[in-house]
Amino acid sequence: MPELPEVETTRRGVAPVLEGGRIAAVQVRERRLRWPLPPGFAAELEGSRILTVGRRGKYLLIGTDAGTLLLHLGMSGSLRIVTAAAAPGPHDHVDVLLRSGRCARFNDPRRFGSLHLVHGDPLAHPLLRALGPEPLTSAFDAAYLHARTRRRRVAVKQLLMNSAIVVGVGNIYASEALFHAGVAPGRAAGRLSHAATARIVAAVKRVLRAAIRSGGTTLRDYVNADGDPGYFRQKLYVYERAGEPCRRCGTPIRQRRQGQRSTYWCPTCQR
DNA sequence: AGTGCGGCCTGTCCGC
DNA sequence: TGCGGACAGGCCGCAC
Repeated sequence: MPELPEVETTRRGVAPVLEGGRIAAVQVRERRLRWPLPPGFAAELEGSRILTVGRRGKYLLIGTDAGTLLLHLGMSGSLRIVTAAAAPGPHDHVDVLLRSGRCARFNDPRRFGSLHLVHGDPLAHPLLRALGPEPLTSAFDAAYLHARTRRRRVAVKQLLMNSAIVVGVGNIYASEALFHAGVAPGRAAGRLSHAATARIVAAVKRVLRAAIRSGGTTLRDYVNADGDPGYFRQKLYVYERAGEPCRRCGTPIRQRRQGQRSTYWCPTCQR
């Protein structure tokens, strides 16, 4: 996905348009998302007022007086603000049309994204209930990460991508954060020193904040609410740089498969 | 309980 | 030019 910086960038872009708006209609062109949209999904939302646009991990939480719309962008999704009259293109699966004439348009080529309408406390929903802390809060600190890594044999990079440990960190930012922390991605989580976990926590926060400032990373599909790409790709140190010189020491960046995902690291800067 | 893997989709790229 | 296979930002659900 869209990892946390891309979702947060989207949230910031759509919130000023959606908050306070009244939903005139919801148009569903493709129900077969990660979880099929149930019949009546659109009708339940029509006529309701949007109150808030929040985020939990990589989920957008669009709070309305008819319930909370949970939106996940999956691997390839985006949520754009367009005018209601704008002609839909390929993979424009769902439109939320406002009485103002604006429209929030969900596009997702791979359809790994999802939408749920949740009644009651959205944080109690099964998809959100077991999520770990937000990385940009004080709940994610060295003591926490060190405690959660004990007796874990899994590689630290896979642990960082586990949303029960910390939310919002995907394949790009896990690799980038470990570079900045100076920790090799294959290190067993349970053997990390307290100092190493402290460096990892600081690096995760730093990388995510910097990526948000750049509007996220666009590899191919991701665009923000205005349809613009993110610019953090230029600031990546290791991701998708296999064979290219490390920007710090010049050693060629290495790549390998780890848990069926590509991992990138500098064998000199990361131990 | 922790770990590893299959599967969900479309699109692109690479080698033959 | 066509075709098969690998791969791509995620993550649930299952077997062990």
